[in-house]
Amino acid sequence: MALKLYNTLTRRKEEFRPVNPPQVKFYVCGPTVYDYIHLGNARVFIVFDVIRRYLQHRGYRVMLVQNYTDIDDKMIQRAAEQGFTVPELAERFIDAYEADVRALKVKPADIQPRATGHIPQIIALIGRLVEKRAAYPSGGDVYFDTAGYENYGALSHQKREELLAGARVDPGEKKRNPLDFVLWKQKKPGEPAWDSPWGAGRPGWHIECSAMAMHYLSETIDLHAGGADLIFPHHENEIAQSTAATGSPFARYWLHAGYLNIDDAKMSKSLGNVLTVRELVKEHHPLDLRFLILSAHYRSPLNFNSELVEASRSGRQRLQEMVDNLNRALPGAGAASAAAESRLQAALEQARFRFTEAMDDDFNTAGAVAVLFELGRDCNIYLKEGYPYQRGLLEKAIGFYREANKILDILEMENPGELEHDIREAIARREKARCRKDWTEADRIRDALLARGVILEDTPYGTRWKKKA
RNA sequence: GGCGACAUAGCCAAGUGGUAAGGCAGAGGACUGCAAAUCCUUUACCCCCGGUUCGAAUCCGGGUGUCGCCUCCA
Repeated sequence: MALKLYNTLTRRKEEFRPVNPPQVKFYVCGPTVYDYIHLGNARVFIVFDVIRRYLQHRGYRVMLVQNYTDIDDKMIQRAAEQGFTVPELAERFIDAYEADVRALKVKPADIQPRATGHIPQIIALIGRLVEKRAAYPSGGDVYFDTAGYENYGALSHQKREELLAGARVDPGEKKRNPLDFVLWKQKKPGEPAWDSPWGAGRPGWHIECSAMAMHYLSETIDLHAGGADLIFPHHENEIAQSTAATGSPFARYWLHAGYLNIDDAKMSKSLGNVLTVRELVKEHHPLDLRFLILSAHYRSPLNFNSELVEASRSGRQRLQEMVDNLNRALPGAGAASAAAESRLQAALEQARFRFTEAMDDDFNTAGAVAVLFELGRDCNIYLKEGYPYQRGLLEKAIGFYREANKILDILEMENPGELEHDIREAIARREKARCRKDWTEADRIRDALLARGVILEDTPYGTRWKKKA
């Protein structure tokens, strides 16, 4: 079965064919580190984290590069406002980024280069463009000449004239053409700057990604990804400058994550509805946020509000408890019997197939999650009716969830562990009370344990406990 | 104005032309000392109007509505 993915460039689902299988060269546009990341940023990183993991699961050797934009107008402005130097600001928010994203179970990229660490590569790339007359110096700046690049607009599917109609023309611009974009920006007093053949200055926004992608991956990479709002101008410009420099296609597949809205409104400073991950994880379990994000398709717009997280919490809880119960059943399970023929056995095979089928279809995580629930029902039935359990069957079921969770990472797969000694004793005391039908005492103990965060559930095979979520 | 996406139950959300996955919430039932959990049952003129087809949520045309991009933005 083939893996298909939607390519923004062609607007089609295409079969995934990397340049050099099993290698996959993957570049994701990372954060500008001037502030804490918000949930919209988080969606992008979560979604591409899952895509990366799925590619690995499919046997690809993925090399993931994700940059930090640590120099640009916003960085300079914010640093000035807060009385930091630009590098200090970057340091601070790179740390914050790493902590936030770790909470959301996003694995770090293989390489996380910073723009300021790659000024020579950036200057060299600009040099190539100037040499080829694809770019021109103008009054201390260097601009990319969009008029000389034929396919400008290919990614955003806009014609040059159409883009031109909406382009802003500032008086005093040093551009030849309103669509031209800056590759190198002349230093203004007090700004951080590096020496270059065109004078002191700093890189423009788009050029860093091209330079670093080429430096760490290759001139033609397999996957390039980011949020949907990067399609124009950022990715369009990356394509133009990279292709103009190398003559080779820059990326085979362009992947873009959909927007995340808050209460059906776009997240924006002016509406005051920007939700940072930092704040959200104080109120919600990070895995509930991750689960919510993965329960929609990555290209669809996704709405966010607290009711939706609540619904996700309930759903995820159901899966979590089911998996915990599988784990708890394991120690008491009997040896594998030969005749493992059961409904669960068949359901497991179905689930494996359907999970892959969903993920192969442009990373349909919503479909994949549905498979987890469907199998979950069968597992619950088995836990209820399959006693005494067969070890092999339980192991297979746990194995499936473990594998799926290596990709989605929405559940805690570790064994729930043991309770403190005194709590175990309390549970035993309650059992005795229940045997002599002393319901008052039994309920008293149950309430006391609840106050300590332990919930008890009585089943036909004994009392089960879980920690309060 | 140009370009584009989307419209599926109370809510969220899959869906590859062949009588509509899954989740949340609700209702009823089973189990239970009570609870919790779990299981069973239950809820859809797939935005509207045409067309193609034996057959359309799915394809085509036309509406309507929502959102996005065209400007820094994940």
